[in-house]
Amino acid sequence: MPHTYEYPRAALTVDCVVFGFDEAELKVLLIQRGLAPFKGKWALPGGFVRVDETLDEAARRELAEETGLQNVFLEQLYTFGSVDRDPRERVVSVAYYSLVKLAEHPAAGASDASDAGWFPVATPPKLAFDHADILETAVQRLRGKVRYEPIGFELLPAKFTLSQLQHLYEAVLQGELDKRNFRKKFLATGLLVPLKEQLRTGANRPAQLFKFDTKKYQALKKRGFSFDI
Amino acid sequence: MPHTYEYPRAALTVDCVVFGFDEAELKVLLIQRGLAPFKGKWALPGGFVRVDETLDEAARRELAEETGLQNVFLEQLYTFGSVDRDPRERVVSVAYYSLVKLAEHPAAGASDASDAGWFPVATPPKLAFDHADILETAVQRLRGKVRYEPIGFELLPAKFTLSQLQHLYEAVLQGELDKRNFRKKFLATGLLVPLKEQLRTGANRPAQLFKFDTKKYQALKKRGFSFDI
DNA sequence: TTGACTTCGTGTTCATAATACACTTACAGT
DNA sequence: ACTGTAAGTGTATTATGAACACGAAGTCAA
Repeated sequence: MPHTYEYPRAALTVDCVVFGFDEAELKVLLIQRGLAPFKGKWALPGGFVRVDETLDEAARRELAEETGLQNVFLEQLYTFGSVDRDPRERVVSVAYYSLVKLAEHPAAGASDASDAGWFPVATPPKLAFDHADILETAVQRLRGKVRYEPIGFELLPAKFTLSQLQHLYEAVLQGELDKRNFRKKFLATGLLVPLKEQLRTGANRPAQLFKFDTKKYQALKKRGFSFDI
Repeated sequence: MPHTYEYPRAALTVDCVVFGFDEAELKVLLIQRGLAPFKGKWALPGGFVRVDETLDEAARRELAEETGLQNVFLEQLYTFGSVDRDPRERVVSVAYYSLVKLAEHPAAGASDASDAGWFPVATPPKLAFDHADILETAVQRLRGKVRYEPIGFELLPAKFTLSQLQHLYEAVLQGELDKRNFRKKFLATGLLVPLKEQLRTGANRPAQLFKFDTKKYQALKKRGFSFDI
């Protein structure tokens, strides 16, 4: 059933940059395109926005369809509207970025996409369309955001050690951090709850496990809370 | 000449939040709608994106057509995609915000819009569509941005006094700032160039005029420059 | 069981930046 | 020359960020 308009219209899509962290480096979830254009190339998960769904809904739907991910942190990033970013026709894409706990989502492929996989953000494969630009924009946004909002917890398991948290920050911010200062500052926020468990990882002293105090953070945020790592 | 597609498509628009500063408070430029829906209501300048122009180009074009503004600071804000934000049909709008020197643009109305005017950001009139949401989002963005990038200079005349600059920051951040500390910090950045002129404003001591050192700022920004007022 | 190895965990000092705070100066008008 | 108004200026205190080294707890192998 065709649809007709007085003026030509751009197609509208959403694309999602899904970040994960694997204890050592920051990764991004890509899918291999099953259809032309760029068939066989790696790309960000995404697809067309339906007229009866919001942009957020479209992003969540595509994420679920193409990667199986649900109930994840998802936030609008930027809208990309170069005239020639899609070789077929004019396509404007609203990009989102998402943070997921990598351990819980090893790399499930799904229907639309022939395959999916995690790639290092630092050395991604060649990407379809302008997805390299989108990825770069998302990385910059993540770097900015992680400094004043504790979104890093979305990337870690529910129980984590201070070393894991520090390694995450070092991966995102690309630099070494002083262990004592890092722990001091983070513990001072009062957002880390020490658990009665420890994590044994081999021939060394076991590490204290913590969880993130989400409720306390929500309360602090409402009062206008500043955070700076 | 009609255009037909296999699936229904949303219309795509841009809307611009244009900020100005009049020595006392922050203002926003609105136009009175000449056409339904919301005919006669105040709204943000904006309009439909053409298929052969980028989003930035569309924003600049609409700004020029509806307000006469050209060569202004303009940056993408957020994309609004609620299903019912336009009563006619599905319309997705990419919002931009702009900073202009109010003195140079007293309030020129133009073709599409029956009238244009500056309104206090704190007490705007009832706005068409979801433009109140867009305005609110833009104000929050401006507040965030002004703290770590010296974008305030886009709102001031080329020559300004430190008091004017401080009043601008006070208006944006909604709070009083200490005069000595403010001057100390800002002068310490080295981004203010004292001129050989003074500004006489009445029965009091004249104020030193400054200009902003754009080139020095660009250079500092490239090197990764942090700024915090 | 002892020694080697690895990661965890902890305090203090110093330098820098943020804050609080009050009076004099220059001008216009009467 | 007196008054009113906004501009301009310095110091002392406090809080924050940065630098820095070693003992503790565990595993493994000789």
